[in-house]
Amino acid sequence: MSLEFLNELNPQQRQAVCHTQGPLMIVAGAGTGKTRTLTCRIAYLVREAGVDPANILALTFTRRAAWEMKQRIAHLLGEKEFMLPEIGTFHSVCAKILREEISVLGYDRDFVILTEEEQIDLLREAGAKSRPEANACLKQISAFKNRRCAETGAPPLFSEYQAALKQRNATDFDDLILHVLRLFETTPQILNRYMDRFRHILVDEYQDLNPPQYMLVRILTGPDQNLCVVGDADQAIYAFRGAQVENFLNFQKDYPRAEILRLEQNYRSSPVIVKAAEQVVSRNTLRMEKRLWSDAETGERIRIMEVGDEKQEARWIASRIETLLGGTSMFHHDTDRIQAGEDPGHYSFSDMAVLFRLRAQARPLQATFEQAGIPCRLLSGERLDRRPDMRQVRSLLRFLAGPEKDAVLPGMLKASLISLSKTREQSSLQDLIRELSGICHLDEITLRSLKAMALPYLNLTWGTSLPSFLHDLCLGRESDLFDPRAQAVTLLTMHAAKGLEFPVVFICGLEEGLMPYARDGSPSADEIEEERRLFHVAMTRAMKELYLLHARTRILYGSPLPGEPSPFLQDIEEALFQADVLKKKSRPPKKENQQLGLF
DNA sequence: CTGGTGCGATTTTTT
DNA sequence: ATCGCACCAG
Repeated sequence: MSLEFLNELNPQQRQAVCHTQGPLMIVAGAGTGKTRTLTCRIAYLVREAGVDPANILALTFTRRAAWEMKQRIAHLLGEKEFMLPEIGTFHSVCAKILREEISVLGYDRDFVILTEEEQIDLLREAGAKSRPEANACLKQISAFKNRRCAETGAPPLFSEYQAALKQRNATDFDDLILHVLRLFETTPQILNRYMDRFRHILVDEYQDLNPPQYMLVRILTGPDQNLCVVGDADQAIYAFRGAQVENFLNFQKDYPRAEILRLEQNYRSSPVIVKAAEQVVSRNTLRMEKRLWSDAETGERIRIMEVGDEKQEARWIASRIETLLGGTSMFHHDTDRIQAGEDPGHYSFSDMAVLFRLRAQARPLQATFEQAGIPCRLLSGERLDRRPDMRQVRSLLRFLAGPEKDAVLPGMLKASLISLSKTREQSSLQDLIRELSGICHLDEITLRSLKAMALPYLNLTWGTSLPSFLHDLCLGRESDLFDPRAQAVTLLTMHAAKGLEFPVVFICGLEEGLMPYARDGSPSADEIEEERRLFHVAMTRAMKELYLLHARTRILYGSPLPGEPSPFLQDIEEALFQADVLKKKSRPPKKENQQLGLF
C-alpha cells in the first residue's frame, strides 16, 4: 500500500487530497495541477480511506479529460488490484444510466442518440420550412433545455420535436442529462439506488455546469455530501452554451459545510506569463479571490507585435516559427532528437500553437504556413459526424444493430444490407467495416477513423460488439483519434485551447472588435468579462514563450476591419513585454511566390 | 432529377 | 471571401 504520490504534492494539493469527508471546493487556477490533485484524491479515497471504487463517480465535460483521469487512476491504483471507479463525461455517464433505466420513461433501452444532422432532419419532418429555420429552431430548443430553470415557454416546434424523438425511440445529447434528471426527480427508488452507489462524487470544471448538470449533481449528492468540485471562475468561457459561473461562486451557499481550498502555484508557465495573465483577468469583477504565482525561471518577456494585416501576421509567425526551430534549417522535424527545453530556443513543430478568436482566422494562417512548408493541423476542424458518408454508416449500423424499426435507408441499400446481415452474422466487425466501405463509398479518412474506433471491439463477434461500437459512435468517440504527437504546429481557437498547453504560443487578432469580439454593436459588460477570461485562458496555455499579435487592418468575412489594439493589452504592465511594430512592407504587385523570398 | 446560379449569413463548442 | 442552401432550368 504505497501513498508515495503524496510526497509529490504541494501542501495545498495534499490538503485537498486528504480531505475525504463532506463537501469540498477546490479553486484551481490554470496550470496548478488540478487533474493530478483530483486523481490523487481518488487514489487516496480508495487506498487510505477504504472507499470502494464502485462508490466513486467522477464527472468531466470532455472525453479527453475523462480518458486522462482514467489513465492516471489506473496507474495510481495499480493495474489489477482495484477496479476502476466510474469516470466519464456527464453525457456518457447519463447514457449508461439510461441504458439501464430508461424504460421507466417509456423508451426502449436500445434508444439511439441523434447527431446534429439527424436532429435537423427530424425538425424538418416536424414542420420546419427550411434548413436555416430548422437550424435556428434547434438552437432555441437546445438553449431552452440547457436553461431548464427559466420556464420562459417552449420555443416553436418543441413539443413536435420531442414527440418525434420519442416516437423513434431517440434522444438528443441534451436529453441524456434531462432524462436522468427527470428519472431521479420522479422515481425515488432509482434515485436512492444511485445515491447509495455514488457516495463520493467528484466534478471537474465545475464553473462550466449548466443548470441541468448542476441540478443533477445536487440531486445525486447524498446526505453525507461527499461532493468535491474543482474549477476556476477565471476560466469560465462557456456561458454561451448555458454554463453559469454562479454555480461555482455559490458553492458554499449550496453546501454550507463546504471547505474551500485554493491551488495557486502554477507549474506550467513562466512567472512573466503568469503575472501578465493575472493582470488581465484581475480586471474582472465576477471572480473568486485567488492569486496565481509561479516560481519557475523568470522567462522571456512577452512579445507584442503590431503588424499591417492578417497576411503579414501569418508571415511573421511563420518566420518566427522557423527561428524557433533552431535557426537555419527547418527540417528538424524529420529527426526526433530535438526535445523542448533541452536547448532553449530549439523547439519542434508540435511545441507551438497559434490561437485565434474566430475559426475564420485560420485560413490565411494555413495558406501561409503551407507556402512556407510548415506542417500544421487545424484542431477541431472537421467533425467526423458531419461527414455524409459517416452518417450513412451510422444509419446502416443502426439498422443492423436493432430491430429494423425506423431505419431511414435508401431502399437499395436496405436490400444489400439485409443480405449482408444474414451472411455476416458470424463474422467480425472488421469484415463488416470492409463491407460497409464498399457499399457507402467511404473516403479514406472516414474509413481510417472507423477502423481506429473499432479497434477495442475487434476480438468480439459483431453481434456483441456492434451495439457498444454504435453507442461509442453516437457519443462521438471519433474525435479522439487526432494524434497529439503529430509533428505539426497546432492551429486552434482560444476556446478549443482550454486544457491544453504548449511551450510556445502565438495569439493573433488582438484588435478591438475581435478581442473582445463585438459581433453586432458593442458587447455588454458581462460579455466583456467573458472575453477577458477567454484571453486569460489563451495566455495561460503558454509555458515558455508568448507572442501577442495585432494588425492595423484585417479582412474579415470579406470586409476590412479597423485595428485598434485590444484594450486587454493595456492591462499588461510594461515591464512584462517588449513591443515591436512591423512597418508596412512594400510588396511588388506580383503575388505568387513573393512570400517565399522572406524565408 | 441534376447541375448551375444567386443569395444570405458567418463567435466561441461538447457530447 | 466563402460556403451552403434554395430555387430554377434543362
